[in-house]
Amino acid sequence: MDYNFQEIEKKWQKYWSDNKIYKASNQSSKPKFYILDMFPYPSGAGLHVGHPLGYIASDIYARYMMAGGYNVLHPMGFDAYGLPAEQYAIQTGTHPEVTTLKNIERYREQLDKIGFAYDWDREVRTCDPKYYKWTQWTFIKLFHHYYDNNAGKAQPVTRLVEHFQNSGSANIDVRHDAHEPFTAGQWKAMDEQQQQELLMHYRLAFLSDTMVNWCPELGTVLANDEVSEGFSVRGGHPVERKLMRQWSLRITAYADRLLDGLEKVDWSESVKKQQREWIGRSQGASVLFEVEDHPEKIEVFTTRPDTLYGATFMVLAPEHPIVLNITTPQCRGPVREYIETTKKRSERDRMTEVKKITGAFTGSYAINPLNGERMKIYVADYVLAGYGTGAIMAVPAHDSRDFAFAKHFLLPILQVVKRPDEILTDPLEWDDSYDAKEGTLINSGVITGLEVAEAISKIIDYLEENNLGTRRINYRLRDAIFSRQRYWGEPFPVYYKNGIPYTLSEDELPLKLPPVDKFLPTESGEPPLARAENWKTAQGYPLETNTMPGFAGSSGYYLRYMDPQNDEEYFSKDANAYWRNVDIYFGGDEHATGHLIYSRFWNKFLFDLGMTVVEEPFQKMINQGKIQGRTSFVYRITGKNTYVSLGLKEKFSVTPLRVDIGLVQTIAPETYKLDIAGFKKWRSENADAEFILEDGKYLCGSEVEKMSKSYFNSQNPDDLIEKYGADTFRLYEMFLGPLENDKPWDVQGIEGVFRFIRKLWRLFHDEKNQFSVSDQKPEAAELKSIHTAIKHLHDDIERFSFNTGVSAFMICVNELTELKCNKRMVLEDLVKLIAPYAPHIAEELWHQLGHSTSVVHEPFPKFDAAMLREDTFEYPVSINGKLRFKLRLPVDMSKEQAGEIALKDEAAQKWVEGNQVRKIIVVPRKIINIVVG
RNA sequence: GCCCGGAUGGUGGAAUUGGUAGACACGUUGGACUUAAAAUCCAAUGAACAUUGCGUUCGUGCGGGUUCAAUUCCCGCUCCGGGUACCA
Repeated sequence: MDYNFQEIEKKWQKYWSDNKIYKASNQSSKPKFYILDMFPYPSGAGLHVGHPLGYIASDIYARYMMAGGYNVLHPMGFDAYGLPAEQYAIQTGTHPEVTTLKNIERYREQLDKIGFAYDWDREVRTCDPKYYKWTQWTFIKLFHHYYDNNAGKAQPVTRLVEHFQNSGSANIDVRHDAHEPFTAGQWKAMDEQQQQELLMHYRLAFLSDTMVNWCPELGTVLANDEVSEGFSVRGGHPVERKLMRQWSLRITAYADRLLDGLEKVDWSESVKKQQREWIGRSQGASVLFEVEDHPEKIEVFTTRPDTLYGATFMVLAPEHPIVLNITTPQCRGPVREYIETTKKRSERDRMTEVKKITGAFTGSYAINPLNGERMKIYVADYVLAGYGTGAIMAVPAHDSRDFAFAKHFLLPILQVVKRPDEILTDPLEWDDSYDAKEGTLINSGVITGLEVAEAISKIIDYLEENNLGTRRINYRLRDAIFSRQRYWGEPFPVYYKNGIPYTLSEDELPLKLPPVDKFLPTESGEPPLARAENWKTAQGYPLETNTMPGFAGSSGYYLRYMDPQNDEEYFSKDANAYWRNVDIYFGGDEHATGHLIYSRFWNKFLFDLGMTVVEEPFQKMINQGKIQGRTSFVYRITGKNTYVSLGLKEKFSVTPLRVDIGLVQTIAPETYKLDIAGFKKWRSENADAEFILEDGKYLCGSEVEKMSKSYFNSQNPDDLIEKYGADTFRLYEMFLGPLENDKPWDVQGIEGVFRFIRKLWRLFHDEKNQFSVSDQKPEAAELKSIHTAIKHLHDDIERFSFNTGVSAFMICVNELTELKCNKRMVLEDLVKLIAPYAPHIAEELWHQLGHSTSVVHEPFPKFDAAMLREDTFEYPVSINGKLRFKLRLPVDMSKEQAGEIALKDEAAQKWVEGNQVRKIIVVPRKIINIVVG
């Protein structure tokens, strides 16, 4: 074999590793550049071809920046806590650590084979006590801080205690859960437990009874972003709502800063938008309504206080605490029944039955504070307990849901906003409500005649002046539930004394995950850690048995890379001052509402502590697309062990079954043939299967789905690297198409890239595979070719267009081959150019060229525009915008002259004849267009 | 429902600022080399019409528009993918 990639790649991988070529130093005179990949969860299936897509892109960029003279930090690690290893442990008894370490080892091997420029000395693993010590440490800090709205940052709880001692709960603007106000005297009179309970309403990491997403199948609570449409994102198990005492992080305190920070980062609009919507800030007013014959008042949140005069009834969420208090005896039966049925309805049912209008009248009336009108109070589950106050004022004329509800229950509808040219009609006759925020107020007392925007601000002033309500901002974002009833996660550095949680002291960290006999909850339903022997402090106080969620460890890993071996600190001030934040983060946009929000919160908190110097952790982000798998299907005739080929399946009643794509061969585009012998061997029950063929073949159906081991459609890179080498594999992944696009994986085409790389090799070698370059001065054509490539590659990398980069190489190598170019001056530039994409072959050729140092540190070739200068340009000449012929003209020719020559051309005359020439447009170096008619 | 992407040959895709649509590959077909195969190389390859050649017409999801010129800008639609979902 001429180009022996196996030998070459092994050789240079060893060289890089032995010589620590990719080591990043925390001291350097060079400018820093921090480039980060989202670290993987090492699953049992190993790396599949989707993982390296972003890694290869970031690796190319990292190498390009190294060549550009930057001190590049390009680390990798493992997000090692996760459900799959624990589920496996439950099934087999294998400790999740054993599984995880094995998987990490396999991932590492696979990553190494691709030739990444990682500084492995900085590797972090979230399950390593040296690492999770700092996850626990941050939790302790969160516990001992509260959020001061005035200072706009987190402050130590000790400050808060001081304030309580001096002034009680008054005169302080801090983020907290609702509680009864108290005076300094009352505070001092409280016992330890009462004080601690109050402080819990302020801490940034706090314990509370909250409605959580409980997943019985996984035996744990999940965060909102871990649930999708009523099912767990991992595993797809049903999730229910449950009231539980859980740790949460008060991320809502940072809602505004999380929103504002988005203005400062260079991320895709779609991810920013997803985060904005997830945070869901809305401005409006909170309004207090009296209840007839009851002492209670009901607070509602509305973004449309201008429509207050049009509020004709009120709706409470079934979970609203006041519901049963105000329900009259006559209505108690139906209301109770309604609450019961809504409780039984699963999240799933609620979602699918959105259009169904249900509710029950409580028998009580609220009083509209502006006009004194009586408003029926209903209970209905279209009002959510978790948003706003769990109660709404219903304005059926201007809210479509209220409108539908009013129609259904025959409630009054009163119009209060009029469109500009609207002729007023009876709202009871309307088909839809008028929801838009445009128009003039009518029937609205003090705000009648005003435009909506004006009316909103005026009515809030009015409400505030009369103590009827206040201006208010509301968020959709919930505090992040931080407890998991699982084994495989970070233990909380928390113990309980008389039921009150206290944190361990910092010198007791890390609190290591204890051994347990089984990875299951206890018989009494406590989390697995309750099984651990001696799970208590030295003083005998019981330790917390919950563990932290998956996002705990990943929220600050990028900081630890800056100073990964530090045993004294999370990371040193110096290290952080040097690396600051991540300059470019490569990863999937599916983390928009999870990891990417949590990390930003985590970083902002550490910023408040003065530990990080930049508030936003990830300056720029590139979201690579997902690589989807092509799943193959076979069709089994129902009830028989007979499989029918794709084209004939309509004639039978069949069940489609996924089949391993390793058993399927692409014989033509979109045509897939089953390897019947292999299929019979694949699973024992297939051994005596029968087949109904078409044209002597069994054809499979196919569908594009996410790549997953359970769909039998995942492709791992190992086989391809074995067959073609890592450089070809890297180039091919990039050649597939634009990085950000989702795309189905297809190996058709890798041959072309492999051919290219061998062609590159042959530029440097003769027919006998002898290295052969000439020191002669290159020809103009050769220089033009290489400089075209230099310019292209530079521009392509700058705009993260790696697929066009690969074709630029192909064009250049094709041209140089054509020119039979083996000039050192040209080829050296070519090697440096391709080194980020195909580092192994580049390093080999570089050394063959006689160099003894790595090509990695060679500067990227400089583009010289003079090399591309041409004296003439072949103008496309069009007549009336249609290309008719081409004409080579000197580039410095005047427009007039060029136009004239083009017009006189024989080919032009054919079209011009008998017509009048109206106009000649000449765009230098672009086009000539002759307009006739 | 709402929001965001996208739609270009048989396939993946290119066209960076409105200026030669289909670069670069794959696949297919034909040919060279070879005992043969692999590998390699050469040629053709958007469609239709015309083929004796020069060619001609159409063509970037659909329908309009702006312009000397539109894959690119504007208006209206269709389909596909993704996100989100009673958020008051």
